[in-house]
Amino acid sequence: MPEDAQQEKPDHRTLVGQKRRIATEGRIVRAAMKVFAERGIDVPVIDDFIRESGVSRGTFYNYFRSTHELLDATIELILNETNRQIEQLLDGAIGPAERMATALILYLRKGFRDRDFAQFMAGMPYIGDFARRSLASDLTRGQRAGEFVFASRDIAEDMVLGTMQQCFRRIAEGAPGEGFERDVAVTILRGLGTSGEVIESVMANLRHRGRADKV
Amino acid sequence: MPEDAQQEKPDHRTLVGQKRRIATEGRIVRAAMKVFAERGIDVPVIDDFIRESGVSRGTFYNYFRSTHELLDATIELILNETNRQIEQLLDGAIGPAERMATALILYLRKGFRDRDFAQFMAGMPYIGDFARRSLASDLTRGQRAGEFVFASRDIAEDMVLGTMQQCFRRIAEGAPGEGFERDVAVTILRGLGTSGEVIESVMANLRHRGRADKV
Amino acid sequence: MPEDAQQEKPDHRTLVGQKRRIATEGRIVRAAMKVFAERGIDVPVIDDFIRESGVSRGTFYNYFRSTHELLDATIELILNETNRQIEQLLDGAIGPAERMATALILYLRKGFRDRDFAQFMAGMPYIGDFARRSLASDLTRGQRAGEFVFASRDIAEDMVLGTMQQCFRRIAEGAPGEGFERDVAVTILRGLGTSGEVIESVMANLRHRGRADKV
Amino acid sequence: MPEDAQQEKPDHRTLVGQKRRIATEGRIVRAAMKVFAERGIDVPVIDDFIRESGVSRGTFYNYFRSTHELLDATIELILNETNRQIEQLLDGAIGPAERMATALILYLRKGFRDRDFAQFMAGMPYIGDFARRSLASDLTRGQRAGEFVFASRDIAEDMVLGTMQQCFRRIAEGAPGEGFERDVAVTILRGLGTSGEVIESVMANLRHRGRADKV
DNA sequence: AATGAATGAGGGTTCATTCAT
DNA sequence: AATGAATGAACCCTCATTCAT
Repeated sequence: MPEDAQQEKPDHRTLVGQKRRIATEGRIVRAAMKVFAERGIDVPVIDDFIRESGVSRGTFYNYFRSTHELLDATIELILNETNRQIEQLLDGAIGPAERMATALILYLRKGFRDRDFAQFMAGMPYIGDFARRSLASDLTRGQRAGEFVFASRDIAEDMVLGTMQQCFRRIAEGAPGEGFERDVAVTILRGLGTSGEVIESVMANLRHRGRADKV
Repeated sequence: MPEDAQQEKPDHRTLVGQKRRIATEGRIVRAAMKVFAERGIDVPVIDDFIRESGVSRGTFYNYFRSTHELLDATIELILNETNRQIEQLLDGAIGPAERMATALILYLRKGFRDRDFAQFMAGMPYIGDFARRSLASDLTRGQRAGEFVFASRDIAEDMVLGTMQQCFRRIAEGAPGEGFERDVAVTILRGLGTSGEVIESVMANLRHRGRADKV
Repeated sequence: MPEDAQQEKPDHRTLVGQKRRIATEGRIVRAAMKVFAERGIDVPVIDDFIRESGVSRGTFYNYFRSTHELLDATIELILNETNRQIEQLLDGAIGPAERMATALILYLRKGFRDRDFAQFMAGMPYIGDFARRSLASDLTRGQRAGEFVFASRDIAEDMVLGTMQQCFRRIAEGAPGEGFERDVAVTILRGLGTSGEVIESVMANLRHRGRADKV
Repeated sequence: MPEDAQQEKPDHRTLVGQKRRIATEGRIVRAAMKVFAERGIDVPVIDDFIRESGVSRGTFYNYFRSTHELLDATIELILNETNRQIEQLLDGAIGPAERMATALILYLRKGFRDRDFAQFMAGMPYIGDFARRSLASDLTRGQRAGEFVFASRDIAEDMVLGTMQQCFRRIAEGAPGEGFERDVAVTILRGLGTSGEVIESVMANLRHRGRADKV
C-alpha cells in the first residue's frame, strides 16, 4: 500500500537530517575553538566563525543565535573531551596529591601539543566556573587524607586555577623551558600545603609510571 | 572684555589652558576605570566613556584616539597610584617574605574598600605585564635571602599573579569571609617555598605592626 | 506490497494524489486567513504560514510561490464561500434595498461570530476590488427601482465599502453594542438616498422574516 | 575675562545645533510622507527613507529608532498642518452641517492638489484614530442642533472616515469626475441623517461663499 | 579647547528560496 | 508529493570618526 511507503520515507529522511545536523554543529564548534583561541572571546565576529567553519551565515544562525551561545557550547565540548581523556589515566589507585599533580601536568602537556588549546584555556574567564566542579571534590579528599593543608578551600581553588591560567598563557606565548609542567605541579602542591616528602614521592612516582607522558 | 585679556595676558591664557587640559584628561581617565571595571575591556564603547565622564565626543578625541590608548593610560594611572601608596608603608626595614605578604594584603584590602578597583584588577589581562616589573626584583631578593625556594622564577610569578587575579575576582563578586587576605598571603608564600617558621613569624609581625591596616 | 499497487492501480494512485493536493492546499489557505487576519498582509513571513498550517517549507513552495499568490487565493476562497452562503438567503423575492440591507447585516454577523473573519475584512485593502463586482449590479438595480438616489455610483460604492471596512475594524477590536449591524444598515441606506419610509419598511420586514439571523 | 567668552560660546553653538536638528528632522519627515504614500506603511525599508531624504543611515537613527516611530511623527505632522490650514477657513459663523461639508471638501481638494497626500490618507489605517478626535465634537454638536440624526455616533464616525478613506483612494488612483468632492459631501451628510432641505441650503451656501475653493 | 550633528563602514539578523533525499 | 537543512542577499542597527562652529 502506498501508505506504507509514506510511513517509511519520513523516518529515513529524519535520520539523514539528524546526522547532518550533528555533523554541521560539530564543524562549527571545532572551528570556534580555534577562533576563540586566536582572537579572544569578545573580539571575534560572526564572519570569523563562518569563514573558519565554511558554513554560510544562515546556517550559523540555524545553530547558534549569538557568539555567546557558541562560546558556551565550545567550552562544554572542549573541557568534557579533555576531562574524559585525562580521567582514563587517573584510575583510583593513586592518592589525591598524585592525582592532582598528574591532572595538572596532563592539562599542561595538552597545551604544549596543541597551542590553540593553551591559548583557549589562557583566555577564557569562564573556564574557572567549569573547572571548579571537578576541582572541588579533589581538594576535599586531599584535605581529608592530610595531603593538602589549607585554611580556605576557596583560596586553594583560586590558587590552582589562577596559576594554571597564567601558565597556559605562558605556554601559548612561546614554549617555556624543560620540566616546566613538573615545576608548576610542585609549586601548586606547595601552595596547597603538601609536605615536602609527599611532593618528592609523588614526583618520583610520576617519573616511574610514565603515566603523564600520555594524553 | 575678552579682547583685553587676549592682548594683555597671553601667558595667563596658556596656563589656564594647560591646567584645563590636565583636569579634563584626569576626568576621563577616572571615569574610564569605572567603565572598564564594570564592563570589561572589549565591550565598552566610546559613548560609555563620554557619558560617564561628561565630556563631549569631540573632546574625548582631543585626548585619546582609541579605547586602547585610554586603557593603557588608565592602567598606568591606577597602578602607579596604588604602588605609590603601598610603597610608603614598605620601608626597607622588613625582609622579602614580609614585604611580599604585606604588599599582597594591602592590594587585596584596597580591593575590599573599592569594589571597582577589585573588578578592574580581576578583569585586566594586561595587568600582569605591568605588575611583573615590580614583582621580579622582590622574588630575586627573596630567593637570595633564602626565604623563597622555587625552581623557576617564571612559574613563581605566574602563581602570584594568577592567584591574585582570581582572588580579586572573588572579592569583586561578593565579600569573602574574615581573614581572607591573610590566608591568601599564606597560600602564596607556601607556593613560593617559604618555610613554615618564616611564614608564622611574618604573619605574627604583621599583626603586631598593624601596618597592613592602612591603605 | 507497494509494488503491486503500482502495477495494478495507477488510477487509484493518481486520484489519491489529487485528493491530497486539494486537501493540502486547503490546509494552507485556511491557516493563511488566520495569519493574514492577525498580522496584516505585509508583515507575515513564510514561516508564519508553515507554522500555522503545519506543512514543511518545501511543501509550501509546491503550492504557492509567494505570499502574494497566497493572499489572492485566500481572498478568493473566503469571499466566494461567504457570498455563496449569503446568496442562499437572498432569493429574488425581495427588493434592492432590502437585499442590500440583508447582505450587509449577514456580512457583519459573520464577523461577529468569527473574529478572524472580521479582522481579515478590516485589514484587506484589496477586498474592495473583489466586492465591487457584486455591489455594482445591486446598486444599479436599486437606482432603477428608485430605492437608491445618488449622484455617483462610484461614490456610493466607496461609501458602502468604506463604512463596512471601518465597521469590521470595530467588530474586530471588541464587540459593539446591541443592534449594531441594523444601525449600520440604516446608515448606509440613508447614504444611498433611500427614503425614510422604505428604510422603515425594510427594517421591519427583516425583523419579521428573521432571515438575517442565519449565516 | 576668558570665562565670559566660554559662557557665550556654548550658547551660540547650542542654538546653531538646535536649528540644524529641527531642519534635519523636518527633512526626514517630509520625505517620509512621500515614501509612506507610495509604498504603504509596512513595506518601505530604512533605505527608502534615507534615499528620499538624502541623509545618512546614522543620521536617520539619530532621529528615529524605527519606521514606526517615524510613521507616528509623520502622521502627527501632516494632519496637524492640514487641520490648521482648514481650521482657518472654518470660523464659527457656520452651522455643524455646513462646517462638516466644508471640512470634508477641503480635505478632498487637498488630495486633488497633492496626490501624495491623497495616497497617504488612503493608506494609513491609523489615521482614523487621529481624525476621530476632531470628528467627535463636530458630530455631537450637529446632533444637538438637529442637523444630524443617527442612532450611534460610533457608526457615524465609521461612515465618515471609511467613506473618506475610499474616496482618497479613488483620488489617488486617478482623478474622478467633475463635482466629485461635493457629491461625497452630500452622500456623507445623507448618511448622517441630514434632511434634504438642510443639505440643499448647505451646498448652495458653499457655492456662494466660495470658501471651499481655498486650501 | 570644546561641542555635537553628521557620516558610513562594519557587523548582526532575518527570511525567501533552493535542493538533495 | 513531502521534507527541512543550507544558502546568501537584503535588511537592521551600532559606533568609531570627522568636522563645521
